[in-house]
Formats: sequence, C-alpha cells, structure tokens
Amino acid sequence: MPTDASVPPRVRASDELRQAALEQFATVGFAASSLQQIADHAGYSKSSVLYHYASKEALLEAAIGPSIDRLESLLGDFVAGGRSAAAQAVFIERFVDFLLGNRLAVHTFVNQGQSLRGLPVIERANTAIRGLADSICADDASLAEQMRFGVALAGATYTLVAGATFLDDDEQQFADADVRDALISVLSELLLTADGRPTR
Amino acid sequence: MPTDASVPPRVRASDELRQAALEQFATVGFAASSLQQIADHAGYSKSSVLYHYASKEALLEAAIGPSIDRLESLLGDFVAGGRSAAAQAVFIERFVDFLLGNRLAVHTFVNQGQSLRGLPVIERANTAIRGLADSICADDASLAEQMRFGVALAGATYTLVAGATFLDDDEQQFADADVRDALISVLSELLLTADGRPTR
DNA sequence: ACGGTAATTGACCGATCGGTCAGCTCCTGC
DNA sequence: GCAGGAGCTGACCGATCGGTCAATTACCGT
Repeated sequence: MPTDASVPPRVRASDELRQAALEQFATVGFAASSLQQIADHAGYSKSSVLYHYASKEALLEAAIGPSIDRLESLLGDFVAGGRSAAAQAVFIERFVDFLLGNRLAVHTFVNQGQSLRGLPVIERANTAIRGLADSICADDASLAEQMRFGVALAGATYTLVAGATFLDDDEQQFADADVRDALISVLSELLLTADGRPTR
Repeated sequence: MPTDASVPPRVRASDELRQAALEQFATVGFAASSLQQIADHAGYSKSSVLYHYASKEALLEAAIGPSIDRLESLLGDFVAGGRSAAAQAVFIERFVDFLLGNRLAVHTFVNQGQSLRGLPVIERANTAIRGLADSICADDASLAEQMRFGVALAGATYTLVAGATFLDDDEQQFADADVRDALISVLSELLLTADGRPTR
C-alpha cells in the first residue's frame, strides 16, 4: 500500500560500486585502482563488480560519464548563448557550480586525461575540455590573452579539485558557498574582457 | 692525450634510463609505467634498469629529485629575500623559468602528488609545494586572496605542463620565450598585490 | 510448490607486475 | 696473461592484475 516508503532507502549495488570506483579513480588513479580494491571498498567481491560492469573501462565510463554529459551541456548552452559580458558571467557561475558538484569526476578526467588517452570516455572528456578552451577564448586573442584563459580554467579546476592535497587543512573547512563566491570573483576578474581592459 | 675529446659525447646509461623513466612517468603516470616499458624505450633490458636503480621508486627519485631540489632552493631564496613587490616580481620570473626548465618533472609530481602519497620523494615535493603556497600567500589573506594565489600557481603550472593535452596544436609551436613573457605578465597581474588593489 | 531470473561469489586463467640471481662479456690494472 | 670489477642480460620467482565461468543463493510470478 505505501507507494514507496520501504523501497527508496535501499541503495543499488551498482550505485555503491560506481561511487566506490569514482573515489578510487580520483584518489589513487585509474591505473593504480584494482577491481579488488574497489570491491573491498564497497563491500562486494571482485566478481560482483564485473557482474554489474562489463569491464574496468565500463566502470570508468559509468563513474565519470554523467559528469562529462553535464560539461558538454554547459558548453553547448554557452556556445548557443553568445559571448556578451553578461553571458560570460552566467557561464562562469555555472562552471564553478559544475566544478563544485562534480569534484571527483572532474579531478579524474582532468588529472588523468593525458595518461588515459585512448579510452573513449576520456577522449570525450578531452574533447569537451578542448571545446571549452576554444569557445571561451577568441580565436584572434593574443598569447597573453590565451594564457589568461588557460590559467583561469586550469587554476580554478585544479584549485578546487586537488586543493585537498596542498591547501592548509584549515582551509578545508571553508563552506562551499564561500569558496564558490571567491572563485567566481577571481574568475570574473580574469575572464571578463569586455570591461575595457586591453590585451595586457 | 686528448683531455676529454672522445669521452664526453658518450652518454651514460643511467642518464638515458633516468630520462626515459621521466618521460614515461610524466606521460602515462608512475603506476602505469612498467620497468619493461622504460627499459624498451631506452633500449636496455629490464634487468639493466634494476642494475642502475635499486627499485622503481629509486628511479622516480632520480628522475624528479633534482627538480624538487631546485624548487626548494627557489623557495628558500624567496623566503629569505622578503616580500616586497620587487622581490615578488623576481620570484615570479624565476618560478616561470623553473616551470619551463622542469616541465616533465613538475608535471609528474604535481599531477601525481596526491595518488603517490607515501613515497618519500613525493612527500618532499608536496611539502615544497605547500611551502610555496604558504610563503607567497599572507596568513591573514582573505579567502578570495588565497584563491587568487591558488589559481595563479596551479593555473600556471597546469597550463605549461599539461597544456600539450588541451591547447591547440598551433599554440604548441609558440616559442618558449613568448610563453615565458605572457605567463609572467598574467602571474604578475594576479599575484602582485602591492599595487594598491584591495581584497577584491 | 515450482521454474526462472537477478545477484553474488570463489575458483581459476593467462598475462604482467616489481624484483632476484647467476652468468655472460668487456675493459682495465698489475 | 690474467684476476677482477663494471655493465648488462635472460631465466626465474611470487604476487597481483583484469577477466571468465560454473555454482549457489534469494526472490519472483504463476
């Protein structure tokens, strides 16, 4: 009789495994993550992992694919929406929210996008990142201009995503909302070129 | 009789192996680099690798240790030299030169500093990077201020070091000198706070 | 009560991993 | 001429890798 009172709390094994795999991939890397470790971490056997996911590569696809979808969607909206200062500001906000909401996945395909070349899902991620850089950076921009974009995107991503490694432990406890605001302000400062700042 | 006319051109096997290992570690990652691959890439056998270097970890130490030494030295000079705007400008220049001259090693210990935790040489690198962030960033800085530093350092590092993955192939051919100038100007813009810019 | 399917597991496979060891070829000092 | 060390290598070791497979369990509609 209860529509869904007893069913919803149960977590699906495939979801638990996918989450455990994502954490392993992000923290120790795809190559160094064994199916055995992932299974142990999730409380299943290695065979169960391979029952739910056809291969280690399929597990990576399931772990980071959705985040790449969101990035592609974000990128598509931006390309379609023009490059006015207002549109860029909106994009920066959405991009920071994307980073905050997909830290582990972004960490995985940004940090390992080079070493894992050849895997289809990684190629998709690299293509999206490349498109991101191309679309936000005018083709005729000077080298300094391009460098500014590169530093902003890479810096924001790396700071958020790998900050756990290098920042003070104190800073770890900053609320995401504060980090979000600070990051948006720094990115705006770097990326909004419509405010009359010349090449340099 | 010739003092060193015939000897110097010969390259030492240990150097060839160290260089091949560095390239493998930077491009496919430490975990995914096998001693066999490194040996093949350098034109030796796996046994030869283990003759010159006691272990895979010792090979990593030999490959990136010297670069970490230089980073520590750079950091020590900066700490001892005060934090005037002029000193910061000099530091930025030296830091960019360090990045340009140690791309592969920096790529290795920045990108894998988290996943390879526990290896002594990696701990040393992480400590140096942490010291870099602490020393260039005032303790009482606002979150936005700290974020600016984080974005600058991480962005500069990642842009230079992993840029090959995401930047246009066209940009690959920019001369190092041009990249150096552009990067120094962007970093100066972000890091030099003595020019009267307030927190935001 | 029963047939079927989804879920889970341990046993097992070939390949490859980092590392050890004995032996081989040189070159050099005596 | 020869002892000896440096450089280099193939054979080999136990461990672990990703992946296959058959068997077991639990739950389902009929």
